[in-house]
Amino acid sequence: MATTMRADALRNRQRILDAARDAFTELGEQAQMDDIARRAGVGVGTLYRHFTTKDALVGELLRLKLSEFAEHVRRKFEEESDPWAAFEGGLRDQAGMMAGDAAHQNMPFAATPNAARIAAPAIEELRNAWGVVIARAKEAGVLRQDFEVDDIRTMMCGLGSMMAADARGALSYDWQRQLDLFLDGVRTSS
Amino acid sequence: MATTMRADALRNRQRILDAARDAFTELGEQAQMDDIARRAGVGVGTLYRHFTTKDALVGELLRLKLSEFAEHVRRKFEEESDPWAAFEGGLRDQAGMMAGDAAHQNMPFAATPNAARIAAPAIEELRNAWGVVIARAKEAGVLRQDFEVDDIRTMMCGLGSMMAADARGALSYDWQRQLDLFLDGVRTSS
Amino acid sequence: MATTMRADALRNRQRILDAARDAFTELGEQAQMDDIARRAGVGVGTLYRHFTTKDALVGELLRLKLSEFAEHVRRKFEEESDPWAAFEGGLRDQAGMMAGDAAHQNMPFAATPNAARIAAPAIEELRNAWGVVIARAKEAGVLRQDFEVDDIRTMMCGLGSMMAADARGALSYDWQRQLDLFLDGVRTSS
Amino acid sequence: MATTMRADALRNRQRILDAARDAFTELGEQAQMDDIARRAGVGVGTLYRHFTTKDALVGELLRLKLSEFAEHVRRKFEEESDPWAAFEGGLRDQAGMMAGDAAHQNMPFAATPNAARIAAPAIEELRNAWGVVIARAKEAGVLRQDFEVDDIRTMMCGLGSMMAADARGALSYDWQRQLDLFLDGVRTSS
DNA sequence: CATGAATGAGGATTCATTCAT
DNA sequence: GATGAATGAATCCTCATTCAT
Repeated sequence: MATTMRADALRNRQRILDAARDAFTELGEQAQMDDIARRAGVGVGTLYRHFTTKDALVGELLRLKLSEFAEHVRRKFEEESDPWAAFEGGLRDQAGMMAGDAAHQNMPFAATPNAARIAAPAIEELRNAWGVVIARAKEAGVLRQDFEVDDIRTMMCGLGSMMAADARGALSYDWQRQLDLFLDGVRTSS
Repeated sequence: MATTMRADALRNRQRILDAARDAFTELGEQAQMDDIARRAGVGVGTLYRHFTTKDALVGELLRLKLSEFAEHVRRKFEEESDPWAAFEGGLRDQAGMMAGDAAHQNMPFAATPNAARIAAPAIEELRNAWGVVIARAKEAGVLRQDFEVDDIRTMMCGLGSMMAADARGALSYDWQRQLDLFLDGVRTSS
Repeated sequence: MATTMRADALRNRQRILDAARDAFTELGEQAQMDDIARRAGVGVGTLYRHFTTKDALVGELLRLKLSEFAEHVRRKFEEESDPWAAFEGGLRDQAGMMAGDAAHQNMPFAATPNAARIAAPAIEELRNAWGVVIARAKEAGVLRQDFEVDDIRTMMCGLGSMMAADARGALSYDWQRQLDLFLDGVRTSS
Repeated sequence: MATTMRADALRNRQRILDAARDAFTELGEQAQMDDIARRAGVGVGTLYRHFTTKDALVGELLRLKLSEFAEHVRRKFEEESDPWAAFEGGLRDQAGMMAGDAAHQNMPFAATPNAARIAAPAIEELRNAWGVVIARAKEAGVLRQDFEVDDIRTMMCGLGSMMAADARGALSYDWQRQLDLFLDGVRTSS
């Protein structure tokens, strides 16, 4: 019964998140709260009931996406027994997912301190997931011994901006090739 | 008389550009036109006489910076006879210069089409300068044969976003290390 | 069955009134309907079932408080045989009660016409109660012959505003002293 | 020349202050910035150029009015040699001025801490002006020896609320009579 | 009847740009 | 030409009230 109510609210929440993703993709970080509400088919008030702040909305969007990333990385680790394949595949998959989500590409910029705080747990979750993959790859001797989890985070920051800039159309940036070079730079010939 | 005026105007123009660089560096992209005018010691009206739009000002700033980059690369090519040293050094120098210029860091994705148009000639100039350095490095066999000028442009886009994100303070990004990895990825053991 | 419901409804009504009093006391006039509902442990809908408007709620609060005041005055008249003591004591008691009730302090000028209408009967009740006290004091020759019931109402308006302003904290207002001066101004040396 | 510009800006500033006074008088503290700007015949931006905040505008309004009050009190002191007449007359004049300025009547309520800070110097100025009048009246033995400057401020707070409430029309309050009673309470039969 | 999610008209404030002096 | 005052569309957020469940 309470579940029914919840269902409605949940549907709206989902709609808002979807709309926000779309809006940020199309309009960049200047997407307005009113826009998002309109796209979601709800009033601004509803939007603010679910997310107290624009910050909070952005933060939640990040949190969800990063958590999704972590889940993928963990699965990759389990399903792919080859250490390097898991590492490379995970990275390529994650980049591929980012490529389809402009909202997330701008994360490091759109994210205010507050949004960052909200997304923080998911960032940790993702770091942990990668930590396992990286450890195995190092042990197998296929990854630089000095490689660190944050190298991935940093690379992703760069890839995201390339994707975003590319999408803007003014100039074209080949992020896929950049990723190839990165992989070449960190792989160790066993 | 006209000469006197022009001299005056030129001095103002220079002041404005300097002020704008400072303002963008300190305040990021939210530096306001009023801020810039105040720092330059002129009225906003004067600022708008020189640059019809904020866009135009940003574009000009980029153009100048990129041209400066090109000049550095050309000099490096001449002064540094070691092919790899010229390549690596040029890249590190350029990144270092970017690190101190917030306006430029955001260029590839913050810049509007209009600003990009203004900066376009300098982009070409820079590409050409790098073309020479790259060609020599390839000939010397110290750089991957498939390396292209645009690989630099793309990497710079990424580095810039790392610097900008790092400056925001929410999360820290180690762009220097990222550059190291990149260099390892493209160098060829002669 | 209907009785059970009514009992329930009555209990809710009471809870709401109590909660509203608390909320207005703590938060001043900016207490929100949601605040009140939460404190009362009911949904906003329920709140609106009992009081069609925020106005109406405020009005009812005033009505109750004024009625309470009237009751006190009547009791004072009966219990305190000294004419001046009843007058002075009644006034001081009433002021003391107001001091603890922010909602009531703002009544005379914050209250909308609608709230005033609702509270009107209690205002009359209070006027009547004071009428008796005043008449006896005049007869005893301890109160100015030209004193009128409305002088109390007016003074209370002033005292309320002093209390409210004092609570705001920007400046401090000593309403107790003001009341002393008032009493000195209306007392007659028998 | 610069004076000419100034003249224009000053005229706007004055218009804004006048409009604000009117707006606050008609609509109470909820008068909106847009309203005020429209009444003044300027854009909101202009309004904000002159007063950084609604607070600041209210504060300035208070400061001006209080300063005007102080000037009157000082003049009264000089022109009226009779100690009691200067005291009583000053009080009645000041109340009369308040009666014509609803914006000021609500001062203690509309004034946020910030506005209070802005008006603070004028409050002091007014206190000083009254201090002189009061001292002379006490010396002359026509005013209670324990009378204090703040007694006036407090009384004025009350009077203002009476005027405001009266103007609202819901109930009528006779502030003039209240002032009479106050004067009777503080006068000493020499 | 109760609930609390949804609504949306405001309301204060910002800032690129224009224009009178 | 220079100045900086004026402009006002745009933007985030609030809160009394309504309505689906």
